[in-house]
Amino acid sequence: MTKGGTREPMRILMALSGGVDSSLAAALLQEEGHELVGVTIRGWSPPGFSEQNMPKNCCSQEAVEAARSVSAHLGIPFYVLNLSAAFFADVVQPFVNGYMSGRTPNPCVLCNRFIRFGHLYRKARELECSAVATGHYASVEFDGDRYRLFRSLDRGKDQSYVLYSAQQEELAMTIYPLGRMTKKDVREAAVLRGLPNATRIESQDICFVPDGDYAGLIKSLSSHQARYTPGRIIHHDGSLLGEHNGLENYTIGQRRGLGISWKEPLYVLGLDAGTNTVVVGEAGYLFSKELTATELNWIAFAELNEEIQVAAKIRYGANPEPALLTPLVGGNCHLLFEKPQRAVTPGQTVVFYRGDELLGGGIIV
RNA sequence: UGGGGCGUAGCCAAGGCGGUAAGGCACGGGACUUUGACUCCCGCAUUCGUAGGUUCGAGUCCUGCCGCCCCAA
Repeated sequence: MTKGGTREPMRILMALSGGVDSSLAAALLQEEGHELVGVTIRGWSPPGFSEQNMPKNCCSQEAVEAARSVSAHLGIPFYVLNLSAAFFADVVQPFVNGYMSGRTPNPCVLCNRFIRFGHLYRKARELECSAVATGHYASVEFDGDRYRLFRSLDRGKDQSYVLYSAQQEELAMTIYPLGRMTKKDVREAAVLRGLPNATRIESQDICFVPDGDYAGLIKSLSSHQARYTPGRIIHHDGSLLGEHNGLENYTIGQRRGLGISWKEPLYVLGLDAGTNTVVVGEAGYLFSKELTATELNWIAFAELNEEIQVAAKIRYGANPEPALLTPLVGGNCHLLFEKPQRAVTPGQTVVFYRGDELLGGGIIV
């Protein structure tokens, strides 16, 4: 994608979720004169739930129908890509394993990395599309050497965080039509065009957890030994405070669900899978200034080989905070923040920005 | 069974002079959110161990009983 968005007409695989964003993205690209192929990914539904009764608005039958109706509205071909097996193997399974190990994975990041960038892009090539477009709020620019990723203009909706795993080959064929629009713009533009789902509801929780009970799903999917494993809840000073019903119910920084009444609220400070222990403490103990990241991917450059100053984002909803990023031998890197950060959580994704550019990112150790 | 203290929601805990039950934690619900969280908002004792009494009115005063705790034995 070059600046300004003027592109030669081409054949584009348009990823449709059924929501307003991707629908409008499709409409905009069509207006630019491109040939679109609408595709909706069918993910994975837990036992007992089919696409028909998945209540969430992503991956549900209703979402597929919404995507289909948008395609019909635009007069473009529409396909459902069933990636159920891959989704289970690449997203659900690692998600479950992560929790059972005391980490807190971000399934949306995994989905983008393996399902979207992986399988969807492969499908695009099969369908002889020269580009893939989605409704993500982010933008890609080519500087003559590398494809670079930027935050969206609408800071509040920016989704560059979940895209950090993109490879150059993938970015080279990526189009994000909404990168310079605000959510408000999108809604208005969708209404203006009479898109069938212009007012469709926003957001959801984890798409493959139909009832919001992610811990219940983990229990049902994990091995026998791992199920229903109560353990101790201890205060950071070592005293025993209570019992938990399994590590999968907790994450760093979590307050609710501990069932311990104390002088002040207690938060989860740490999860020790080895001893099956939850460590809790007062809010002040949640802050730390450094972390190590692994599974790094760089977008702005091929390799990090010097210390650089960045703004690092610890979790999806966090603000990027100033930090010094240092490469470590072995390929990991170390982050030293200027100010202590609340609840640095192993398993979560950390992403590095310089201004509006996403340099790269990794997983917190 | 000599002396002293206490008993308010699941937990902790305010409630001098009697005037019609603070607050915190926990819990439940909602909002927010393409992750888990955090945060925010709302809710949460017709009732103060129990039985009587005084009073227009008692968690607050008086008496009995029950249950805890401490000191002295």
